[in-house]
Amino acid sequence: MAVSKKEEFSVENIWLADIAKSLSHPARVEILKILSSANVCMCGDIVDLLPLSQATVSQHLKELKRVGLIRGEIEGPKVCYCLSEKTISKAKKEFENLFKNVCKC
Amino acid sequence: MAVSKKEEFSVENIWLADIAKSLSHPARVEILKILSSANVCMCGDIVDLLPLSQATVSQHLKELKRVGLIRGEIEGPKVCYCLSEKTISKAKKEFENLFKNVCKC
DNA sequence: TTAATCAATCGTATATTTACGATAGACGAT
DNA sequence: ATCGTCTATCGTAAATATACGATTGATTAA
Repeated sequence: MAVSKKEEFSVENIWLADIAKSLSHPARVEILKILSSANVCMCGDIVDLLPLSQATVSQHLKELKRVGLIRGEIEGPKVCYCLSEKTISKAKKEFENLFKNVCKC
Repeated sequence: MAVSKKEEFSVENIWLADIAKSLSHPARVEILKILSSANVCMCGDIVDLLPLSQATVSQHLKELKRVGLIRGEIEGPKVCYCLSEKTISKAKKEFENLFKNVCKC
């Protein structure tokens, strides 16, 4: 049991659920907010701003990269992370659509 | 190990991550879409529309209720589920805010 | 070359999620 | 009262997620 049935849903719903999953930990929400507002993008700086170990932060960054919400570019010995505009705007649109209507019952 | 550190983040980020978690399964995204678009709200009808057992659907409905995205009202022997306008609109606002800016690097 | 720094990955322990059969409880109809 | 219907919950197995120390690999500086 516990064989996943996620693949039996539509690609749109699978995609949106996957984006939601990548946002389902406060550390990852925080990382997105850091990248969108602060002048911070270096991996090490992000680690310093979170109450988590380097290994754990790296794992969270990997999850955000997996779904394409962020990209990482190597800059010498460091890595600079950026929000990926394309995925962000698609996510924005899809969430807007999800929350568009409220039912009439 | 694996002691959760979620509580060390801000209440706003914890809240948004929790909403995202409740949307992190395609069945739950689908349930929201069913409730917002179709003339369907009875629990049994939702079960019929999903490729999951009654027990599993009930569990997914419980998760959506937990975060307040839906409410369930008993109607005789059945239960009618509705989107909860208040939570939906707060979620909408918070996601909009999260996706507002794209960084400048 | 050697040393230092930075970030990804490995290994691993624990916690949580997902899925469903079985059961229980609530209600309406007979 | 009994039966059938509907939904929540229990119990449980398997899969995933979370967290971190230790290690690896890559790059810069000396």
